[in-house]
Amino acid sequence: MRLFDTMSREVCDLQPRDGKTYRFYCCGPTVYGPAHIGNFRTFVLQDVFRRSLELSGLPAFHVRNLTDVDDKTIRDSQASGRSLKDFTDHWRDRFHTDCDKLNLLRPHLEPSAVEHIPHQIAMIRELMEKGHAYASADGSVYYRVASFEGYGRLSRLDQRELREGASGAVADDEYDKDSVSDFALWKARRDEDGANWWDSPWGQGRPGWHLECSAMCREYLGDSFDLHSGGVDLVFPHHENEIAQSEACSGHVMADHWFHLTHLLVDGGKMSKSAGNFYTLDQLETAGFSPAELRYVLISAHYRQPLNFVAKDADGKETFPALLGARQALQRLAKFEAVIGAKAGTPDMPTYDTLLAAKDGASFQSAFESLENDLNTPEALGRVFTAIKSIKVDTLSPKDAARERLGFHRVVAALGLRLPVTGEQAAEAPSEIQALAEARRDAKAAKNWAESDRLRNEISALGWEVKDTKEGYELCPKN
RNA sequence: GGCGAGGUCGCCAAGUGGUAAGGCCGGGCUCUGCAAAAGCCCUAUCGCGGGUUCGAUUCCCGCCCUCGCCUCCA
Repeated sequence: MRLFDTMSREVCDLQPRDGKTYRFYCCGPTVYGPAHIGNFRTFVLQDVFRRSLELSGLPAFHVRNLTDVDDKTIRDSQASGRSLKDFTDHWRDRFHTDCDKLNLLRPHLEPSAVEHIPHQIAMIRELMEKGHAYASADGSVYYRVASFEGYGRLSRLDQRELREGASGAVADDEYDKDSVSDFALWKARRDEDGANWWDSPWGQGRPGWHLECSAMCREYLGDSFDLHSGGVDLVFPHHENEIAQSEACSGHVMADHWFHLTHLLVDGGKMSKSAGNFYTLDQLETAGFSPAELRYVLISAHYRQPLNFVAKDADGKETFPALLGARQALQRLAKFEAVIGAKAGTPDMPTYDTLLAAKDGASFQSAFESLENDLNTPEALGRVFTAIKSIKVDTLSPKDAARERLGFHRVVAALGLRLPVTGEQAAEAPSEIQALAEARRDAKAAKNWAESDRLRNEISALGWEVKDTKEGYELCPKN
């Protein structure tokens, strides 16, 4: 498996430090509201990454944190009149529900920031002892950026001039720092924090955001691990600060590889509530789309490429052409499965564990290799369709069909696509609809075309579509 | 202003120093009572201007445009 590394700016081979298991950390969500589809682009691609690793034969150990104590969770929990725990538990559960729908494998560990405050305090103490941090008069503690020689390597800070306040967000909660670059490790208690404060050697307060990841990485992955991942926006300052904290403490390289995901664009621009282009999984489901369709759209572009999620058509109407296209593409995949499955004569879908043991990609080997080569999901999809087109199922022996089918499922599993059910597998139509369909078949057999067309219209009016097939007919709910 | 990413068919999106995968949409054909389904087929010279080269969309230079980040946003 090869992947682009933000630190070296090169595509590198991935080698586990311990020679056995690839151990990596992903910055998880801040649980103060529903995650949006941009967040899920990141999590879905990280999931494809993990699946590709595992299916290529390298076991993974995946840690992804939950940020459940920070300015926003504290502010919004107070506003809703709930305790921080009640509030973040609720949004954590919602996140899990969305992840399950999107077919994301659960991380092996999902540590919560608020449950690791002692670890964070210990780390602050160590940073102070080593001269990398200082307490201010009000009881906050800051990291002295000037004390860490390597600061800025990841984001190439040495080559840039930071324009103060260029992001438009002037921090209102920074107290007295020695330098504008210094960042908070511990924030002194404020009145508006309510009950959300913890004791520390520097007084009551709460931990800074950057520190939680450093502390949890250290706890669960040690001083050095294989890979660290997050959205591009985290390169600076979040990951830069994590490196400064962790490496100043341990004296070792924090992560061998940095994996960053480019942002999703919606209708050509950044998603924002004010622009009305802010979408959650829930909203898309309400609009009639499946999580699998969203997932397909999210993997349809390379992870280092901006992906434009088209929601509105040329007239500005919210028709989600991208999701509609994904629906068709998934249908084609599902139909291939139905045909090859029938030929192979094994009705059961291969399980993920079965696929982990499968090494033979058959006609789909090159598609899988696209994933191993810097996680090229769009190329993989292209090759899957090319392979499907080239395979003449009719000419295959059941044994060869089974082999091709396994190769197909191996790639589909790496992409994490849940195929829609087709034909006979679809939900049974109500008996009255079936009766109408039977009647239509009889009318057709009698060449009573007027009656058969009338029955088709009647079925259609009831929300079902009848399609003739070689064997007879098929009923599908109309979308 | 700095740093980074990007401009490829109507839309989405790969890729390559030798004349451009795939998906959606559209069109044609076969099949079909009609339709659907299925199958087959068709549609781009790669932002603009230079340069290097036998040859560039692919390398170099300049320009235009888009997007992201620039201290707590995936």
